[in-house]
Amino acid sequence: MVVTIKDIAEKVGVSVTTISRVLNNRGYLSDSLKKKVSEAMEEMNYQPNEVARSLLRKKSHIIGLILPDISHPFFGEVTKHIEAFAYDQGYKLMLCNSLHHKKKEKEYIDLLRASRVDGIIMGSHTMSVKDYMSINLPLVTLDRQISKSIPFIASDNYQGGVLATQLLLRKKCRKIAYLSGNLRLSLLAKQRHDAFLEQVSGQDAQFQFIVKQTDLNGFKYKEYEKLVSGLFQEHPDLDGVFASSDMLALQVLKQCRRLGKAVPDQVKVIGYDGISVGDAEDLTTIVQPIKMMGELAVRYLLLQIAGEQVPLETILPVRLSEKATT
Amino acid sequence: MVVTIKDIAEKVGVSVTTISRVLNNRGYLSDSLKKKVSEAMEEMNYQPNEVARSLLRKKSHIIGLILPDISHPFFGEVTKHIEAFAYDQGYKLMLCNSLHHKKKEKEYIDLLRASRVDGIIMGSHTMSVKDYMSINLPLVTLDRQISKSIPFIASDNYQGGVLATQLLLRKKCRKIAYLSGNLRLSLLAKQRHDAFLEQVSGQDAQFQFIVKQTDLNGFKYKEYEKLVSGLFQEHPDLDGVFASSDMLALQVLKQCRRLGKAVPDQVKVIGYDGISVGDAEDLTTIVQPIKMMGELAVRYLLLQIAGEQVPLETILPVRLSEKATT
DNA sequence: GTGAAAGCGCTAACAA
DNA sequence: TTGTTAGCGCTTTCAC
Repeated sequence: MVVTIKDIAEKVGVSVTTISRVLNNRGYLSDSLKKKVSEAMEEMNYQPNEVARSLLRKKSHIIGLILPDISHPFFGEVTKHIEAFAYDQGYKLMLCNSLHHKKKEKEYIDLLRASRVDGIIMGSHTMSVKDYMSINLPLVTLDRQISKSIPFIASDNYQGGVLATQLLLRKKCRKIAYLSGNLRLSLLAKQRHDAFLEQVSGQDAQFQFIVKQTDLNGFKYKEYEKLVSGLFQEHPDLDGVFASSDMLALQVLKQCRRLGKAVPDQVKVIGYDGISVGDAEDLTTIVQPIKMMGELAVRYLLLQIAGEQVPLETILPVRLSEKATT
Repeated sequence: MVVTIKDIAEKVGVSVTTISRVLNNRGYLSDSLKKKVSEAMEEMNYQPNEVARSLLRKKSHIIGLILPDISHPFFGEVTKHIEAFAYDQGYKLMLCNSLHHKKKEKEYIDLLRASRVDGIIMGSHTMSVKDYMSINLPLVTLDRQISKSIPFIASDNYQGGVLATQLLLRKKCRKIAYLSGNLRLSLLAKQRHDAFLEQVSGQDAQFQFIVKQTDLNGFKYKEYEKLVSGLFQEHPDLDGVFASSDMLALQVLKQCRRLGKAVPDQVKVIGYDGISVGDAEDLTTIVQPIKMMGELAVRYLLLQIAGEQVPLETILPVRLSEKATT
């Protein structure tokens, strides 16, 4: 069986209370006792049972992280920072992929509540606002806005849209496509779209633009591929593409290679996110401050757990990173 | 306060035992009672406290996953499958990034033991074999072999090395580089290297090959970049590159673009892993059965948790996926 | 300085 | 069918 505090107590010849005191370093303890207890713990390979502690303290030091899909590089990178920061603060991470399924997301929320996690970072959003309001647990949403009353962390999507579009215009693109996932899914991505529309609206009569979106929820790269190849079939004269994610932009580059279109000479491509795989292609993109987003999500969650107030809306700056594709 | 079984019991007017029975569907219970209890739970938004249950049952239904870095696409993808399969089996996932740090890995193992996870999937390996042996918890290693006595799941790295090298040879490459991360870090990646050496050893005197490896442990893409640019500087006449990961291969493609080397005409490039971002570049690669690796890791871990025997060595087949870079 | 006892929320004998 | 009781491993009064 696993070693408990009781075993240690017996071995050392004191009560469990004393052991607990040593464990938590509370009250007056003689150094010799401390040492004896530590040695016994070492010797018996004792690990305090966090489950019992959690039960008593009503605090698990676990935070739940609900994402659409950890295999998507953006979420992989943000998760890396969330994990690192949470770890520094003494918190563990329970990882949940909703895969964009409402049912799974709902079940995971129940699971997390049942597991008495201390709070949840939501990077997925498939349920109704009412459902989230009733979670009744410290909550932060990441790269999503669920409701004005739930703190959210995001980057400046509108500004990102402006920067990207302006770059293409500056580069004299005359027929630009805006590509995105499902706009209904994300209020924030919609801002990039809005920014795009606003920027292109002032152009002359010869200027053209196209907006294309996938209607599915997943990150199906095969679908991306279809979307992009369809785009070039319909509009072989495109000379600029603003893709609302780097992964989408990579598909655009791929199609360009296949069709023999020179990038950036014939077609200029800009992505969005600033993930490392984009960098591996010298992709021009709008860089989100991924690390800061992850850290702030954790920070604001822990503040809430501690009973503090946090800002309801946090918009972080983005920047243009111009590489080889424009 | 949070609702407990006792609150429900009082509300319905029965004992806590009865509520527990309804919860676990044990013993004989009248339908009317079941309904009354369910309604009360619904109404009070009750969630059974898994922490208390875990304490009693000595089973948390949590598995720990220790990885070097979740933001690396290979681990992101395998984690996605691990999560999905674990979820289907009623298990939650605690995510731990070691970042290749021995200290952090060690601390995480202690944390996981303290949290009473039911088992650990190890995708990281920085400690000594002895340390792992003393974990004393069901364990599976993924894409790593720590010891002959700890079950491990991997793909056929030797065969992958053979397939990749043979392809380059078949394509008449006359000067091939093998690029890899730190070989000392992974016995398995070393097999790809060995396979490479064996395949090229039978070539005629004019044939040349180079082996280059990064000596750091992290997945630093900047380092990859340096490695690759150095490679081409020293060996401008290279006509084939076998990169031991797709992420490395992407860096090779990038350098080729920068240097104006045509792929595959002047240089043929093959990667390793079969991650989606490679697919987004039409990269020729050796595809590891990532989904199956993740599933088997979970399956074998759960079998161990259930007290069953599992194979100590599981080698899954790889396949060549030839795309545009060869 | 140290220990006995109660209790966190739940389940599992054992009774009734 | 249902309830009483004990106890999972730990911490925390309250005594001594």
